[in-house]
Amino acid sequence: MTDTSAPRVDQDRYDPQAIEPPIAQRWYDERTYSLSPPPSADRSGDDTFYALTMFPYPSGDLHMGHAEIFTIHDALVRHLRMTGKRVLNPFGWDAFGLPAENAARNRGADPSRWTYDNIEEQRSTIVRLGYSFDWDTVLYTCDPDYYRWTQWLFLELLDADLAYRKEALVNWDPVDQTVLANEQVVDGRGERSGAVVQRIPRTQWFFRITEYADELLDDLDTIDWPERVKTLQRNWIGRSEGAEIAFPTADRGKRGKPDEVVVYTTRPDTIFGATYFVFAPEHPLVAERMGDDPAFAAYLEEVSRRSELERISSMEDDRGKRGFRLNFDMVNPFTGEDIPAYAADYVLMDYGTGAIMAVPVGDQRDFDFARQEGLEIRVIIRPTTPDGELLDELDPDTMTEAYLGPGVMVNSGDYDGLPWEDAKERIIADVEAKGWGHARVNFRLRDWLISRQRSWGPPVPIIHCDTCGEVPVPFEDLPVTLPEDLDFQVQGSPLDQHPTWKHVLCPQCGNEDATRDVDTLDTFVDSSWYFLRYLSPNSEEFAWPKEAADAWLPVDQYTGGVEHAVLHLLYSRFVVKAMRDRGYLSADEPFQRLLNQGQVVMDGAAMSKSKGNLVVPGEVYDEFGADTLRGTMLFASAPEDDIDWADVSPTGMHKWLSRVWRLTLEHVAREDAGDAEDGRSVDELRKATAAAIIGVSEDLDAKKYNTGIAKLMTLTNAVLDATRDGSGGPVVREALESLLTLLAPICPFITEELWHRLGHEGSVHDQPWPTADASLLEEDEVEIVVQVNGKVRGRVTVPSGAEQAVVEEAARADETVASHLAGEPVKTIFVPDKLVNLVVKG
RNA sequence: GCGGGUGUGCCGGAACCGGUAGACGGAGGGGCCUUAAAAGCCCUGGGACCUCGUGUCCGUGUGGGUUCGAGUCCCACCACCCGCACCA
Repeated sequence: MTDTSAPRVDQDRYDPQAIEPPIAQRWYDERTYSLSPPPSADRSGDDTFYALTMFPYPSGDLHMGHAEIFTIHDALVRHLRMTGKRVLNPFGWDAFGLPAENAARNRGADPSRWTYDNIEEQRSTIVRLGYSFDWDTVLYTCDPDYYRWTQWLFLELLDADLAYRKEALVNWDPVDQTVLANEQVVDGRGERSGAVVQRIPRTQWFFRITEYADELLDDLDTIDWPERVKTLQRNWIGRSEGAEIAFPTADRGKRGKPDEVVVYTTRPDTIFGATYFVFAPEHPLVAERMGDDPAFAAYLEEVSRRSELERISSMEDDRGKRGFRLNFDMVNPFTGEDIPAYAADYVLMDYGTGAIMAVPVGDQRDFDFARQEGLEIRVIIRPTTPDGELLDELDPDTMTEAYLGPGVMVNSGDYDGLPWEDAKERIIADVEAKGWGHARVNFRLRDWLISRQRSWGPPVPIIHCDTCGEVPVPFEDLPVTLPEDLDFQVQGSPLDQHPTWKHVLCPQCGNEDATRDVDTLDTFVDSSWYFLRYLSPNSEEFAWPKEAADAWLPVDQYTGGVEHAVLHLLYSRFVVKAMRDRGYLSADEPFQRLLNQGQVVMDGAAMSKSKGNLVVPGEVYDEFGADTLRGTMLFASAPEDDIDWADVSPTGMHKWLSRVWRLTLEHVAREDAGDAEDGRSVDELRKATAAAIIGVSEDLDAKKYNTGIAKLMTLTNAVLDATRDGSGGPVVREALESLLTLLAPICPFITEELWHRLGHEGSVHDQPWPTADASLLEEDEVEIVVQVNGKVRGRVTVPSGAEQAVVEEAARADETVASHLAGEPVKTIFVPDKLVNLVVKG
């Protein structure tokens, strides 16, 4: 390790601007924190640790949120290294995406140039802040060497029948001019642009993530993630259990016999209460039956207009259900009765089967609609308590809402008297026996739409040929690269409008009229597998080596923002499972443990340039240094809690670091002067050092950096007390060295510098994590709390390990205690070395 | 409506298995040093009361409960934050 002598303006003063940059630059230039041997060759097992942060999107310089993620992450990584782990700590950029394209369109920038310029800016900030990433494994998703393998991933999924193309009603974002996945639509708006999305039919590529719906749900129980995120994913996957049941039409259809319409229901037990039937307005049978009935056409028109308006006005109230009485009836297979058929906008074409049996008594929406249309509300359940005790019967005339609670069946033929759960089971069994349908699990999760009408992304590696259809680009021809001369000023997709790019020969038949797929893959495809590429970022033979994937996956600790709870995190889980089933790796999950760091806000509100409350990392390290920035963030709160920058004090952190600086230099000066004697308070300091080592170790293991720092401050105060008492010998040195090694993961620069000032050659970051003898903490005497009837009335000091009788006697000798002891205690609680509680009658 | 989470001094936050509530820091107040300032250092720091003490009472969102003892466990509620929501 080379010397870190920095230019020193003032020898005595803590000047982070002088000491930090040279050290930072050296760590970067010398690749100090690169893993050697590289991860692809390392299968050592036990002492390895894969630490990952969500890689940033390079849309400008880093913001405080990035600084927080990386600071938490870096403290973890540096600490783990000092405890002897071999840590894979890679970095990269999620470098494809719309902002680059927008810069190109609005300012004529070259998206690649724009992206790499931003990356350089971010890289220099990251280096400046002392984050110990492995710069040998760095990757960029917009690099053809990377997206070649993104395209390979697509072809693998295609081969596995997990990628397919279909026409569907998709979300069109009119501002970003592209389709979006369901996950990217929030409250009917594009999550990026905020524009109200339109539902349009379009032929697009999808990943069959629903194939893994069950596993994605069940395996949430096996990973150590915040409950919040797991809940979000559970909600998103939205599993429900029920049955599909076929209802015949009451008349004959086109084919000369009754048509059958399948409904999905989670409450088959309520089928005797199904008094009408509802189709989604767009249901094909409705179109077939209604033909071009002008009234119905008008209704359809109104519905389509209305649903858009509803999305805009956040659909809270005014949810009157627009219905249309169709020109036919359905038959309830269980009662044999004809029931009227409606179209209504509260039934959605793309959930379940697009048609429902309506049970007003047991479903609020059906109830509302029945009241509105004057339809029969038939009571088929008698409410009970959860324990099965009978409650009052329901009265259809006076009910004001549907009954959703437990009960026993009534008016339900053979099923009368059964508790509803039993009835559900029996009815499903009977439905299956009669061939009317079957049990069925349904998911809210839809397949992942991956086509984007954008041009700064990996092209979909498909060639469309009139004779051969959709032809995958042969592996040897990957990557399908983007042309460098795209014109971003054109209307529509620049890739599509490029004069030559899309025209190719069909790889199968040589047809000259074949064209490339002009869409690109969703950026979330790029990021769904980058943690695998880190294992061999430069390999041209494979996306990742299986042996390395088996050695390093799942990622031991993943740190990043909660905003990716259902997007990136769900997609990555899907990709890992799919690749596992293709034999490319063995892990079931990508990320074993997830930490969602809190947000950095200002006065309770998100920071933004427009609000004028923006603080950027650069300002903070320019004024106080990177160590202060890092320390401030970690000391402010637990990693998962938000930090309000208005509430924290970089000044306080800087003051403390200055004190550490001064104490260390003063000690060095004392040693140099040959004046290094320990004084009478060294025992206290020795204890304080041991306590800090033990306490900080525990705190860092538990990622409680805030309390760890508090303990280091306490140790600093103990050093100060000792030196004021005249100490300046080996015990003080030991205390300072312990302080620096314990602080090293949090504030890497000042500790490195002071470590050298104390005369050490190597890096403090290569020091083993300190340990202490816990017996040092044992006291000869302990203070015991004395309670009377549970209230603290005094404290006594006794030899540690004192017997109850001794403690009790000492306690009763205390005046205040005695004054509260009216008579003999009826009971005494004794906790050795801690507390005695005398209970008297009262 | 459903699900998840959070409520502790002026502020950020501590508090192992139920055992001294408020560690550590910030802001504030007082002092030392200094011609002055900065820096540094020291003291103080939940509220109320009085007999001014090694004093009493109150105090961890609210109300109950369990316990010798509850911020911590149980029940009910309130407030706020986040997510989902016409999902059959």
